[in-house]
Amino acid sequence: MMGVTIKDIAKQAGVSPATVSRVLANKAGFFGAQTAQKVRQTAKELGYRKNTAATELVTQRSHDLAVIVNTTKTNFATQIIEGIQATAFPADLNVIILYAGDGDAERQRRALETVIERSVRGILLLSVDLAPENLALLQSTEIPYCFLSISFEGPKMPFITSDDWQVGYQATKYLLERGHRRIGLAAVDTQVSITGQLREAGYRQALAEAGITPRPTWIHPGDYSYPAGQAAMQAYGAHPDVTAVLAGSDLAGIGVMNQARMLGLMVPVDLSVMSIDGTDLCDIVQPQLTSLTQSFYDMGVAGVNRMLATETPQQQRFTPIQVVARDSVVDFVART
Amino acid sequence: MMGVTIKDIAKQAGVSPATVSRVLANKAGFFGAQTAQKVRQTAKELGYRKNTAATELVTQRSHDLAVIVNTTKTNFATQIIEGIQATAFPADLNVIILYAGDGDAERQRRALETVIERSVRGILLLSVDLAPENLALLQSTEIPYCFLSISFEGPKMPFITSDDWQVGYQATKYLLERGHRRIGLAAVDTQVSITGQLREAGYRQALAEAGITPRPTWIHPGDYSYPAGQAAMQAYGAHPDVTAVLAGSDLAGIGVMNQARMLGLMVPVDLSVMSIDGTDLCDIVQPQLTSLTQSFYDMGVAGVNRMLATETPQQQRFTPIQVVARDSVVDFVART
DNA sequence: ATCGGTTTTGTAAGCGATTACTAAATTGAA
DNA sequence: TTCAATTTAGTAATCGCTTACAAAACCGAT
Repeated sequence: MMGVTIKDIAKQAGVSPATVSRVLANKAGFFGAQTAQKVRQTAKELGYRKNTAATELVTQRSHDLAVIVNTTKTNFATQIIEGIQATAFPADLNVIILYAGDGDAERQRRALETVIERSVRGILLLSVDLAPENLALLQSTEIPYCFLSISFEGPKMPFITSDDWQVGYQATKYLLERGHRRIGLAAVDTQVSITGQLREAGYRQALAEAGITPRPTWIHPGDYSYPAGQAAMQAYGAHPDVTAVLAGSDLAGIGVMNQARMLGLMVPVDLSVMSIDGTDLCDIVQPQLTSLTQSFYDMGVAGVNRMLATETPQQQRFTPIQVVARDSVVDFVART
Repeated sequence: MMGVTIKDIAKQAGVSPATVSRVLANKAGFFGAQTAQKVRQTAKELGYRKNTAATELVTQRSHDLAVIVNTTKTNFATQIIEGIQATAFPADLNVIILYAGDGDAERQRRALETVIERSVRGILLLSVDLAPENLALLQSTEIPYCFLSISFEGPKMPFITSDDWQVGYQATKYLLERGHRRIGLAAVDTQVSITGQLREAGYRQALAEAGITPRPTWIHPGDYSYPAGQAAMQAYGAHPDVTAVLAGSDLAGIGVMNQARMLGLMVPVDLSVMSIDGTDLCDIVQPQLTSLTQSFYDMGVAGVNRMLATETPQQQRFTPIQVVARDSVVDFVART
């Protein structure tokens, strides 16, 4: 049952356990060349496997970086994770990913406790909206953490995300520049999440600067999902009061487009659709979705770098956004 | 820096560390009610956090189930993971997910070593094609493991997946039943992977039973990706020799459809397209993709159950497949 | 030969929990 | 009241590794 320990290697190689430990941990300058050779040799022969639990117990430090993702449904998470992987790997950090059920506080707690009790090196939370008690739990530890792709009011929470006000503002601005004046906002959570509120505020500001006051029917809040996009479009109806719709996510944008088709509307001829996110999905749907693209990969990179940094840099940081024009938005032309 | 230990609690509560351990680990029947009360109380007051490393060191057992995924790109992985989560959670197993770069043996090794050195309870590998040395590494441990959504020749490797021969056979059969006789096979890896070879064999058998011998141009191998689907369709050309195409994955199927559109072909009027997998993607594209749908969620469930089982059940198991008709396949009607 | 300095190695004390073993306290029956 | 059985609690060893400290071993220079 039990495996090979450094003592076994020590005995076999005729050295002390301390020496074995030093060689295997590569504490350069603390052992001779031929000793190292012999130790490594016997370690391999014996099929030695380090016991991480023992190491972490004594060093009080792990080489693991934990990533907690809210749900498997967020498709941009993979891009962030790729950025995380690419940055963590060379830094000799192992990335472990845990899913916390969407709004499930119990699962959040389990995921958090799992990584906290392991004393991971850092915790990155991908658009996780933590329940208050779980936030307290997270903050009660010494473990550095950073939220990704989600923002908070006030200066105390560390996060890296897009400037959501700018997201709403720039996207709306783009649609205005294309001649649209009656612009819808769909499947954005304007009720509870700060993200959604900021996006709506940016949207309203852009409209205001163009001298436009959005009618209540233009805004159909939702949870960024595909059904939310469908529902919003269903509400706009077959003769929408808007000529363009800004959707809260790519999936929501696709929901809007498909529902529009169901209603007999051609995108982009009868209705322009723009989505927020800019994931691969935009390229594979027809027509290809024009998007306000976020820098998800960069978020992952920046998140890991923050965990790596010894002194804490600025608490909050924004990653770039840009409009990527594809085929779902066209210049508005008045119908006769 | 350092945290609260059971000794601190013991001192504070006026009991021995052993008692604290028993209470906190809920070793029922080994402590009095009021003692338990007091211990739990002080543990909470002191903000105690269990040290998993210490526990695992002495118990030689972890509560973690490791899932190793080949790449972030496989979109069906999320379904499997959901099945895993749903089954592991009630069984008091924590699921940790690690990505191993697609074909990158080095990253595979890192991921494997990470979980092996932690003595996780079990390892589930999602369509990971392990390099030989890494397979040896995996097998050199006592840790139970099981491959998901990938198969192997011979009876020695434990896996749970769809019967890939049936996948090819059933899908092709379905297209034959819809009147098609010239059927393409696209973006399936018929070169190196056993999965692809089985699918092709099933495809050929179904055709053979209908008295058809596929022409070489009908089969365009690929890596199941979107570009592979595009490339295959590009090769079929604007006047394809086939009336229906079976694509290796949903993304590949979408690639086929989009490329067909580029070539001026209408799906499904000019060409029927069927994909293998049946993920959410099928429902959000236009036209909705008819698919040979796999039971990914069930694979996850079955995988966890196998890790949970004490006595090893059958090594290899197939999960159900079914044809889900949507809009991308229509009955073949000869053109005039 | 002696000495300070550098490498290299060994000894032993933990890290924080679990648990076998022992012992005290409590209980109930005779 | 006494004794055996049962609960409840304590003592101390242990898991496998790291590392402070001490001690050889080796070096050239005096």
